[in-house]
Amino acid sequence: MPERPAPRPTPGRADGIRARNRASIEAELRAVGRRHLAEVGAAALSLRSVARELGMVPSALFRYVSGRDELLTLLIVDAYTSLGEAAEAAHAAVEPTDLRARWAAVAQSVRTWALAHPHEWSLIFGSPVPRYDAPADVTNDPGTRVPRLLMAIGADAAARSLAGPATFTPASRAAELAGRASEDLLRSDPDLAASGMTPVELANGLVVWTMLVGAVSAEVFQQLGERTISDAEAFFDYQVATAAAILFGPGG
Amino acid sequence: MPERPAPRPTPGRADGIRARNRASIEAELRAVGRRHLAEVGAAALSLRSVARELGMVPSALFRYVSGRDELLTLLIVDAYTSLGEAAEAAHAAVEPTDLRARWAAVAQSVRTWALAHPHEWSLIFGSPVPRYDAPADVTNDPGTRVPRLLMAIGADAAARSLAGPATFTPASRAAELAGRASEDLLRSDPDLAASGMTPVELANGLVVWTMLVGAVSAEVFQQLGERTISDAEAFFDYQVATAAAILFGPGG
DNA sequence: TGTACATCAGTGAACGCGCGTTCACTGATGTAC
DNA sequence: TGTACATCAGTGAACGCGCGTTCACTGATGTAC
Repeated sequence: MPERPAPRPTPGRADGIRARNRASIEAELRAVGRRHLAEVGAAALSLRSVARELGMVPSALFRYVSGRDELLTLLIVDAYTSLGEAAEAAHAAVEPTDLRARWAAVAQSVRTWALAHPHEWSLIFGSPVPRYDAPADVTNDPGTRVPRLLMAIGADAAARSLAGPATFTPASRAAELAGRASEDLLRSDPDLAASGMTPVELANGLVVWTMLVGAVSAEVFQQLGERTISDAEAFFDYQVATAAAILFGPGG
Repeated sequence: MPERPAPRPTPGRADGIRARNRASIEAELRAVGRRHLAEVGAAALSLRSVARELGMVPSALFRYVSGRDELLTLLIVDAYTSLGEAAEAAHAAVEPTDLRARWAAVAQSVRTWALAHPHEWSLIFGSPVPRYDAPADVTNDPGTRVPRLLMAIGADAAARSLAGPATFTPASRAAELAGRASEDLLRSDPDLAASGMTPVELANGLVVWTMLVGAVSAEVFQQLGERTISDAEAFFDYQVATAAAILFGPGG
């Protein structure tokens, strides 16, 4: 039997010319992939064009990546990570006791990141890429950094009794819906269960997260039409403040 | 100079075998396009595969459509129209004086339609299709049917003084942000200007529309992960009630 | 320090694929007289 | 009613394209002794 060449060797040492080259080419591969993604979008991203820009023959990429899908996965993880880092940095730069400021910082940083990286935003929050399934095990962790930030804010609010109630009445109905919605989440995430958040507070957190993604997507994808919103930033601020009222109550 | 065959003739009479055939094939073309869209998604929709299913040679489609882009436009308009009709029907089936019920009916019908037609939803509210620009003049009118419905509800609420105030304080800040955001909208849409809605009421309507699209997209695109929400319907109801509180105030 | 061998990066040619679009054509349908 | 001509629907072959992936290969880098 002929020996098939192992396409993706485990790099032996971490030093040496090869290891250094490999690391730098892997970095370049991600960078070029990211740039192409930004130019043509995920559906049109091709191994061949990336290889061209790297000055390589297409087949050479198979040394670094098992195929097109793995490149996409790489870029998705990078995008989530980059977004998560931006949000975490913004969040950390704000006085921890000021819950509203923490929420606003996260929201603003998400919008800013998305406007700066529209194709990466649409890769992770747009319609699914045709013929591609993101492997959940790789994607879940970096993909939940921002929502976990929101949940941390919510848990702090709950601990300090600053979380708002459901915004609608009767409270019994709100509690029942929130309970049904958040059952799984409480069961599967022990940290959340230990945080002392009520189902309503949890549901409010999820609502706000959905609002944030929806608001940013509406702007990035231009769903409202070109001439509907005169001042996109003001409208976003309005949405952020509305969401803050859901989380913490109306007080300014 | 050789006579180029005119690819897309103006049909002379509305009767006759030809006209009937043309109409029925045009209908079949849309139907097959819709089905393929639902199966493979917009980016992978191809003239050739549609032609195959129609039992025609690919070039024959150019009698009916000037190219792939026009087929996409056709399907986009169809999707908006179908969604708009569903929402309008649900809206019309509800007691007109019950503003909350009208809002809930519209929201529910949008969600139901989207879950039944995920690829059409993602065609009109997902990330833009690569290498395709929807012609705004054709798309705008059917694309605003649902938001216009919401605005009509908002206008009725304003007329009957049932619209809620901004959900956050101070009111001056809310008014200022809302004013900056809705300037263009009021200027460009005389009906809205005549409706007597305040900028805050208008902004609340836009917020709710964005929330609705965001909530439905989150569910259709599975952005929250598989195991986060135990009862998607309950969570949607929770969001609908939260949005109703934004539009009309908390009262149940 | 030198030599023989193993590992690895990248090449170049080729595979089969589906795509949108063009063009000259045939035969059926419609129309003018 | 019949005939000559114009219009139109659909065919079939071909164009050039870019894609992902495979495979046997060359030459450089690393390793064991």
